[in-house]
Amino acid sequence: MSVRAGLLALLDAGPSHGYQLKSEFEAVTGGVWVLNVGQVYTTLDRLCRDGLVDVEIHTDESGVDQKRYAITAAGREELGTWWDATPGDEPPPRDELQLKVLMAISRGPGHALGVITRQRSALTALLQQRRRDARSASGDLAAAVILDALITRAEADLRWLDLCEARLVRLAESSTR
Amino acid sequence: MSVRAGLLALLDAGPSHGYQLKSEFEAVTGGVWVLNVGQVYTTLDRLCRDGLVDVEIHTDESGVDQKRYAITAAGREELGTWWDATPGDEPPPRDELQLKVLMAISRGPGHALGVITRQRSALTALLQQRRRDARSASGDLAAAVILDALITRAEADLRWLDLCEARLVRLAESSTR
DNA sequence: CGACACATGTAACACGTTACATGATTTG
DNA sequence: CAAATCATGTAACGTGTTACATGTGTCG
Repeated sequence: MSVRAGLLALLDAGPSHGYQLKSEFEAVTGGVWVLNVGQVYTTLDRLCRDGLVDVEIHTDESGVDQKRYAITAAGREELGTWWDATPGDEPPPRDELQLKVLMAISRGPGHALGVITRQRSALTALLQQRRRDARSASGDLAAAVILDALITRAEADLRWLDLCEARLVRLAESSTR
Repeated sequence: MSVRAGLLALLDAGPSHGYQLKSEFEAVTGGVWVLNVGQVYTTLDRLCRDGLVDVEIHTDESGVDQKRYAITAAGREELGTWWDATPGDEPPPRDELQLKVLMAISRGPGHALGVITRQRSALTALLQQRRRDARSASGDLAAAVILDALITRAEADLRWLDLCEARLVRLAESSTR
């Protein structure tokens, strides 16, 4: 629902056309979430189909046809429920790293420790890269904010990997003794 | 790809059938990620189609037909690349909370502060709930591990919301002065 | 002129998800 | 016996994603 909701949110600031929406989406997300233009059009079609958005052909001065998409009342209502929605109502989204570690644990502690070690070193590298990115992106608010998010998450995931390892080690010790 | 990879990982421990796989998936993920049985069968079909899994009709003692799915060599190879895959190769998955805050910021700091406040209070409640869940799930390793993950993430998200707020406040101050 | 950004779209496919239908077996 | 659990599956739909086709305008 992310693309859908994102486009709806952008359209709430005023009518726009497909290509523009793609650029705005990428600008707002600090260039981190790239969008294939095609997807903007397919998603806009679906929003029209659902009555959340209206299309209007807007012939500009030079006689070129451009489609302008505008949010409808129904669209504004759905957007409102999106703003207000909070996690906790639904099961947390499945996460690749979490799933991988859980599956590894079910395969046996040995396998799990290997996976944890590898993921940790990759995550550490990624974290450093993102800290560098953050330093060079301090001018752009959107980029700074999303990089904050990615960094905070990566730090949390690293802490979690440590916790998992500790749990596994403790388990191994208690079963050996 | 989560369900697909998860089933493949479970099948790597030995052949099994659909219903069993559903139960195992839920057990391994501490009951946090519920799976509709139907999806197991559709996903297994697709794994067969792609040659990663073989089906074999296994007639048990009482004459009841059961299908047993087994991972193939190709399946083991794909699973291997899954274990080794790390983030950083791909753009981070789009996250609902992150997107919401970014979109809110693009709508204006006022709107963003409201969204942040509301999400923070919901997240705080969710975090407390999960800490309670964690205390009562200490016996089940899988549940304990996934709850660790959800708790660590929630804490990180809360910190991030604070960071966002601080950035917005700083921005407002510097523009007023 | 050629490359590049702007601009619109379609067809095809992937995965996730649910609702529904069907039947056997087990258990209170 | 009735309800729950075990067990298998299909049809339909939703979103995300890409590859491709097409055309205009602009700038070096």
